[in-house]
Amino acid sequence: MNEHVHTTQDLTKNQSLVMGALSRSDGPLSAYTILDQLRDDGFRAPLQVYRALDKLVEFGLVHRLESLNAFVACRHPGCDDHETVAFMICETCGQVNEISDNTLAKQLKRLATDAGFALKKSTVELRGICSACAAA
Amino acid sequence: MNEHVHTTQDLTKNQSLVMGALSRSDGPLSAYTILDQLRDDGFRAPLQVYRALDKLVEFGLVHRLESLNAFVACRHPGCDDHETVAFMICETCGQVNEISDNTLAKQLKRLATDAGFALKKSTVELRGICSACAAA
DNA sequence: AGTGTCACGTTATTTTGTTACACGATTGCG
DNA sequence: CGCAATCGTGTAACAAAATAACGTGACACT
Ligand SMILES: [Zn+2]
Ligand SMILES: [Zn+2]
Ligand SMILES: [Zn+2]
Ligand SMILES: [Zn+2]
Repeated sequence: MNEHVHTTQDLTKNQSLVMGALSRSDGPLSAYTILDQLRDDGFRAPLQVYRALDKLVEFGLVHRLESLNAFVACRHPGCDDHETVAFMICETCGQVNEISDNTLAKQLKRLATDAGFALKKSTVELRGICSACAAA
Repeated sequence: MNEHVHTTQDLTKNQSLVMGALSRSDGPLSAYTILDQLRDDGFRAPLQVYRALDKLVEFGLVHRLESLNAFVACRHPGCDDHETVAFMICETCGQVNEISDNTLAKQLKRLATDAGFALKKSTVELRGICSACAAA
């Protein structure tokens, strides 16, 4: 009856197109890069991208990387704690690694609770050099 | 001999002005808000603000809030680990609380190390409702 | 004088994100 | 059926955030 889990089936045309662009990419994409990629599909204005992105983020299919002003497809869609996820961003190759560490999530929750802070969403973005780039 | 700790004494005129604006404010300020506040002091272009901000961040006197595109004066300048600090941002009143939790810092370092990731800087920004706003 | 460095100033441009308004499809009623 | 409410969409204009490009003056060191 109630269907809260959004799969690629539920998505509207524009949402599917944006989701497709993000899925195809091996790294994060800016809204305007997505727009450029979807010109041939009829996209003409930034708002079309941003509206789709808003929904996709809401559905838990996409994450926004605040420190990059960019977006990535979620690595493990369908899981619950999509508001408490961490990212490792390589400053050399641009690769993004999404990690879902339960200990970290709990720690952040505790930190917030201790301060009487009602936590809604946590942004954790680690910048550095990935193992592959360090080896090279 | 070696003096790496930057106080308000070392700052150039522009840096002092920007630092002053941030210190006066009780919340985060965007670069353009700072620019507007400093028009009477001779500021005319965004770049003047951004250059000062870059230095102030470098000196550890100011933090950038990635999820807000804004800047805050550091709460405890002079301390070491300015690359590993967390912020609680109230979505109601806009107040920002800077917290320096050692356990969290260690945890993030460990998380990175485990992935062979050379951590340079960590961004932790918690969004929610502060205790004051929750009470009201 | 010659060189390098650093802060500064100005203009223009790029990148990122939003506001405002209108249209069409769908759903849920009365 | 008729009608309102909702939602996704399309377009244009705009605002906000950040950078590029170029040049000036001050200072230190040689
Ligand atoms: Zn995810
Ligand atoms: Zn890498
Ligand atoms: Zn600080
Ligand atoms: Zn508050």
